[in-house]
Amino acid sequence: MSRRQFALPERAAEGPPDDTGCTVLHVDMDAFYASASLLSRPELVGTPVIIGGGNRGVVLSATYEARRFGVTSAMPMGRARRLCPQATVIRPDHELYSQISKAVMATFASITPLVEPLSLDEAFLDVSGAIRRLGPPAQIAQQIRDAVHDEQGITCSVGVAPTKFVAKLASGLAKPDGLVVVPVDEVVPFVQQLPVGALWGVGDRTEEALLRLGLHTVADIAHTPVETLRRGLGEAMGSQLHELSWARDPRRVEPVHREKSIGADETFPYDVDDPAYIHRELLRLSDRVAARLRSAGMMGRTVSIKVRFADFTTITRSRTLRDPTDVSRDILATARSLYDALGLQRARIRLVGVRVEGLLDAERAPIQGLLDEPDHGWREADRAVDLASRRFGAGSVRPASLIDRKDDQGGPAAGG
DNA sequence: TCTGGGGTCCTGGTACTG
DNA sequence: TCTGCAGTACCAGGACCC
Repeated sequence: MSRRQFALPERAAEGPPDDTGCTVLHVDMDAFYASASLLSRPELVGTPVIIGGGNRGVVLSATYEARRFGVTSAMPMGRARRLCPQATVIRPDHELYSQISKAVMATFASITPLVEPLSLDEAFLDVSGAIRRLGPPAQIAQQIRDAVHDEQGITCSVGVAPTKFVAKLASGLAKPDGLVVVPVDEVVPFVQQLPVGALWGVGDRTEEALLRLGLHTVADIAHTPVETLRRGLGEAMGSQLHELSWARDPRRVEPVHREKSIGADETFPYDVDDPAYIHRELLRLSDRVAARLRSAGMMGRTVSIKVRFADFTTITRSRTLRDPTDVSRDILATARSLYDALGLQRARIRLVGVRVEGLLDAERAPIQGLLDEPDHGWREADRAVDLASRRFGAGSVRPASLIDRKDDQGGPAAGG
C-alpha cells in the first residue's frame, strides 16, 4: 500500500496510449493485506476493514471503504479506530500474505525472468523479451492483471512506462484495479505536472525543504540549477531529484537482490526500565537475527543495536568485529556490550533492536571466534537448534532464560 | 495523533594510515 | 619527529521506502 497518492494528470492525447518502448511494468496489489485477509471473510467485502493490531501498533493496510474515512497505512491504530469506529479490525496473517505473494511472483516469472520484487505486494518486470511471445507491454500488463485476479481472487494495478520510476508513479495513479501507460514522448510532461512529493525519495522532510526553496512541482525542480538543489538538499539528493525531474532513471530491473543487513526489533507493549528485561530481549532478538543469517547462508561483521526511549528519541550504536559471524552468542555478546556501554540507569525504553550489517556469503567468510576465543562449538550448537526448529517448529528449542515457566513445554534449553 | 517492523541510503564527524 | 593532507573505514543519526 503506497503511502502517497496523487491525482492522475490529464493526458494531452486522446485514444489508446502508445506503449512502444514502455518495457518496464510496475505491478502493485491493491490493498494487498486487506484483500488477502478478506479471502476467508467474504462477508466483509465492501465494508471498512483495517488490518493491524496491538495496543501500540499502526495500520498495515485498509480496504478502500475504510480509506474513505481517512484511514491510511502506517497510521496509529488508535487514530484509525477513531476515524472509522465501524471498521472491522483484523490481525495480520503474514503466513497467508507470504503464500499469496509467492504465487503472484510465480505468475510474474512465467511472463519474464526479469522480475524484481520490491516487497510482498509489488514488483518491477522488464517485459522487453516477452513482447514477441505475448504482445505489446500494455497487453502483457492486462494479462497479468487477469491472471492475478483469476488465480488469487485479488486485484492489482499496473504502471507501464520506459523507466522504473515512471512505471511506479503510473501504477500509483492507476489504483485501484487499473492500468496506466505513460508513452515515451509523454514522460517528461507527465512527471513535471506532479507535486514534488511524488518524486521517489521525497518524504515529509525533503518536501518541506523543497517548499522552503519555493519549489512546489516537479517542473519547478527541473528548472532549478542543480547546484542550488545540491546546496539545499545535499549532494546526492540534489543530483537525484534533478535527474528524476527530467524523468531520467537509468536503473534496470534487477532480479537478483543481495541483502545488506538483517535485523529485528521489538516495540514493547509498555515502556520498560528493567535492564534484565532488556537483556532478555537482546537475547531473543540476537537469536532471531542469527537464525535468519544462517537460514540465508550469510554472515556479517558489524553488529548494531537500536534503542528507542519513551519520548521516541532513538539512538543506535554499532561495533565492527574482526571477523564475520552468524553465531547467536557472538551477536548477543556484542549487542549486550553495546547496550551496557550506554550506561542507562532506569531509562524508560520503548523499543530495542539488533541488526547485523556488512553481510557476505557464509561459504566465503573466514570462520573465527570472537575476540580470539576458540570456537567452542557454538556454531554447531546453533546449527543443531536450527535443525530442531525446522523439525519441531520455531521456538521448540530456545535459551533457558527465554522459557516462560507458565508455558514451559519446550525441549532442552540451549545457549544463553 | 502518537507513531511497527523490515530494510536502504546518505551525511557528517572522527580516527587511522601513508 | 612533527605537520598537513588525502583517502578510507567506521560510527551515529536521519530520512526514506514498503
